[in-house]
Amino acid sequence: MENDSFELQDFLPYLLNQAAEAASLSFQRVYRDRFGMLRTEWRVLFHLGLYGRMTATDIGQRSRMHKTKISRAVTALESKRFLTRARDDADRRNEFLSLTMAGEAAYRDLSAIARAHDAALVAGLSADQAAVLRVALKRLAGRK
Amino acid sequence: MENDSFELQDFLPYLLNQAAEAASLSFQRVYRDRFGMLRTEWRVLFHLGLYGRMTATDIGQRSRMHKTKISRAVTALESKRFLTRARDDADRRNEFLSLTMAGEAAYRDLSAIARAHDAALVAGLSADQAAVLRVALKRLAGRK
DNA sequence: AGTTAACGGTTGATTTTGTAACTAACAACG
DNA sequence: CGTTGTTAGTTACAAAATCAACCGTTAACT
Repeated sequence: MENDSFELQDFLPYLLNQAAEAASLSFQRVYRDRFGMLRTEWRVLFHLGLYGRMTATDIGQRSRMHKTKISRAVTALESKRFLTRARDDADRRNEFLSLTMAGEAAYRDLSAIARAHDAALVAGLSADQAAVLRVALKRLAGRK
Repeated sequence: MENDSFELQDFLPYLLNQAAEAASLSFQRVYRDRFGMLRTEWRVLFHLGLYGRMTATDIGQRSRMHKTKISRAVTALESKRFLTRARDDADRRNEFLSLTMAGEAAYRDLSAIARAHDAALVAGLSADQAAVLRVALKRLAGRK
C-alpha cells in the first residue's frame, strides 16, 4: 500500500523459488515423461551414479532429503530394475544400494541431458555471472 | 562411477532448489508457526499488501501460481479474516480481493520480517555478488 | 546377560499439491 | 434472441509430500 520500496521479486526466498521452478521445468519433462520418474527418483539415481554404492542414509545426508522420500524413491527405482539392495553383514541395519546396468544406462542418458540443460540455462549469462551465481547459491544452500 | 567432472552441486536445477529451500526455511517458521499460514497464503497476502486490491487472476499472472492454489489460499485467508471479497458489478465474474485491517497488520509484520530475513541472507555475500545474484535469478526466472 | 536407548529403514495417516472437470457470467456471431 | 466460445473461479479426485509411529538391529550401560 504505502510505498516502501520492497518488491516481491527482490525477496530472495521468493525469487529463488521462481528461478528454481523455471529451471527445473524442462528437465522435469525429461525424467517424468521419458523415464517415468519423480524428482526424488532422479536424485537418488544421480547420487548412486555419481558416487557409487551407498546407503539410503548416506544419500539423505548428501541431499538433505527426508528419509521417507528416499525410502519410497528407492522402492520405485528398485521396481523399475534400476537399482538393487544388499544387506550389510557387518551391520544388518544398513542396506547398500547400487545401480543395475539399466540404472547406469538411465543415469548416463539423464546426466548427459542434465549437462546440456545446465549449459542452456547459463547461456543467457556471462561466464562471470554464472560463476558468481554458483558460488552465491552454494553459500545460500549452506554448502560451504 | 567414471569421473566425468559433473557434480550434482553444479547442476543448476538441483543447486537452485537447495538454495531456495534453505533460504525459505527460517521465514517459513515465521509464517507457519506464528501466523498459521501456508506458502501460497503469504504470497497472496504479500501481493495484496504490496499492490493493493486485485483479483485472483491478477495474482496468478504476477506470481505464476496456479489458480487452484490461489483459490484455496484466498479461502484460507478469508476464513482468517485477513481479506474480503467484492464482486465486480461491471463484470460479475471478477472478484476483487482486499486486505482487512488484520490482513494489513499481518502483512506489515511479515514484510518487516521478510526484509530482515533477506538482509541476513545476503549478509554473507559481497554487494556485487548479491547484485549479480539477483540479476541472474531474475533472468532464470524468466522475468526480463 | 538384561534393560534401555539409538539407528536404519519402512509404513500409515494426514495434509498439500496437481489435474480435470465443472458452474456461472459474459461476448460474439448468426 | 440462441448457440458457441471464452473467462473467472471452484470443486472433486488422484498424486505426492509430510509427520508420527513403528519394526528390526546394534550399542551402551548396569
